Amino acid sequence: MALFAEFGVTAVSVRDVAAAAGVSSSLVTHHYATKGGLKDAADARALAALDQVFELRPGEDTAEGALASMQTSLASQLQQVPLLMPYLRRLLIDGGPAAERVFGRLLESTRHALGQWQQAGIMRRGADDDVLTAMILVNDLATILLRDQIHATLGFDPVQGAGLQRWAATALEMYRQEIFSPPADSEHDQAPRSGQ
Amino acid sequence: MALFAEFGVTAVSVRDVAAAAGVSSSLVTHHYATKGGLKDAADARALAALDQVFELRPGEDTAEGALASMQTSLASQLQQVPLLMPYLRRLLIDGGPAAERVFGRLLESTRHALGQWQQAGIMRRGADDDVLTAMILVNDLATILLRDQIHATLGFDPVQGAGLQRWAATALEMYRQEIFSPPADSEHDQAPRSGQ
DNA sequence: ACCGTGACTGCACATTTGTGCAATTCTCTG
DNA sequence: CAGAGAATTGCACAAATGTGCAGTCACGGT
Repeated sequence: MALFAEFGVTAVSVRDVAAAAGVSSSLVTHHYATKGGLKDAADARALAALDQVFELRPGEDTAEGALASMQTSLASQLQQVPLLMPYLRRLLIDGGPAAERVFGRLLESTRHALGQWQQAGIMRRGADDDVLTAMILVNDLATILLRDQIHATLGFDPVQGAGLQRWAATALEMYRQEIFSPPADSEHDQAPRSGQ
Repeated sequence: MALFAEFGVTAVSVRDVAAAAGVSSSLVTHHYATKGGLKDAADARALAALDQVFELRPGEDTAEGALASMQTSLASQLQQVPLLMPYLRRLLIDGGPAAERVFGRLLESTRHALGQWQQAGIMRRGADDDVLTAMILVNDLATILLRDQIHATLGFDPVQGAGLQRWAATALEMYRQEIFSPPADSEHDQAPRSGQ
C-alpha cells in the first residue's frame, strides 16, 4: 500500500513489493495470483478501513463540539490508520470503480453530517445543497491531494500537527462566515439572520 | 501530453506516444533523446502555456466584474488551451520541481488577485491571509483534480458548460458570505462590519 | 510416524520498454 | 539539379516485468 500510494500502481513492480516485504516475488503472485489481484486486495483493505472509520461517526456529530470542520475530523481519523491517507489520495487520483465507491461514501457521510448540523441550527441551508455538500467534501480532500504542494510553498504540513491546526483554523474561519453561524467570540458586529 | 495526462508518465510508453502521433518510436527518441526529454518538453510546453495565460490577467482584475471567483476565471482560461487542464492535473499529482513551480506561480497569481480585491474593498481581510490565499487556490484546483468523481456522483461536469455555471454559483455563494462582501441582493439581513 | 496443506523459493519464458545505430527518404537551398 | 541536413524508419539489444511451474520446507492433524 505504501509503494502503490507513493509511486502509483504501474510504477511499482511485483518485485518491488516483494523486496519491500522481504519475501520473494513468487510468494506475492502465489497469494494474489496476479498484480491486479494484489491491487484489488490493497483496495479492499483500504475500503474496509474507511468503512470502519465511518462506523464511529454517527455517535459524535450531534453536538456543536463536532463542528470543527470536516477537514479536522476527516484528517485526524485518517491519521489513526497510517498509510490510509496517502492510499486514499492515490485511489482518488487513479479513478476507477473503487474511487467512485469511496468518493460516494465520503459524500454520503458528509451529507449526513451537514444535515445534522443544519437540523441543529449551527449551519444554514444553501441554495444548492447537493453541490454545496460536494464542494465542502472536495475542499477537504483537496488538502490531502495537494498536501506536498502546500507544504512546499507554505512551509508547513496542512494535515499534521500544528500545521493542521493552522489550516483547519483558516477553514473554520472561512466556513463560519454565514455558512456556519458567526461565532459568539467574533470581533465583528453581529446581526440577526433570517435563519433562526 | 494527452497520453501523459490521462494515464501518467510511467504508464505510457514511447511507442504509445509514437503510435498516437502516427510516427515511429525512433523518431520520438531522435527528437527528445530520452523519455525524460520528452517529459521535459511536455512540461515546458505546459508551463509556457500557463505563463501566457497569466500575462493576460493584470488588466482585467480590478473591476468587480472579475470577482466571479477564481474558479470561473481559471477554468475558463484553461479551457482556451485544450489539454492544458488535464495536463496541469497530472503535473500537480505527480509532484516534482515542475509541479512546485506551477503551483507557486498559481499561488502568486491568486495572491495578486486577492490583494487587488481587498484593496478595492470587495473582499475582507482574513486572520491568516497567506493560508487563506492558498486555501482558495487549493479549493479551485480541487475541482480539476476531482473532476471525474464530481461528475460521476453529481451527474454534471463541474468545469464545463452548464455544470461549471452551477458549480461556480455555489462557490460564489460560499465565498460571498463575509469573505467577500455580502451581495446587495441578498435575502439575509445586513449588518455593518468592522472592515469599512 | 505419516502426510497433506500451505508458505515460500528459484528458475524460466514471453512480452514490453528504453535506447542506440545504421540506413533511407524527404526537403530545402545554392 | 545536386547535395547537405533534417526527418524518418527498421532493427537490435539489454533490462525490466508479469506470470507460470516445479520443487523445498515447516507444521498440524490423524
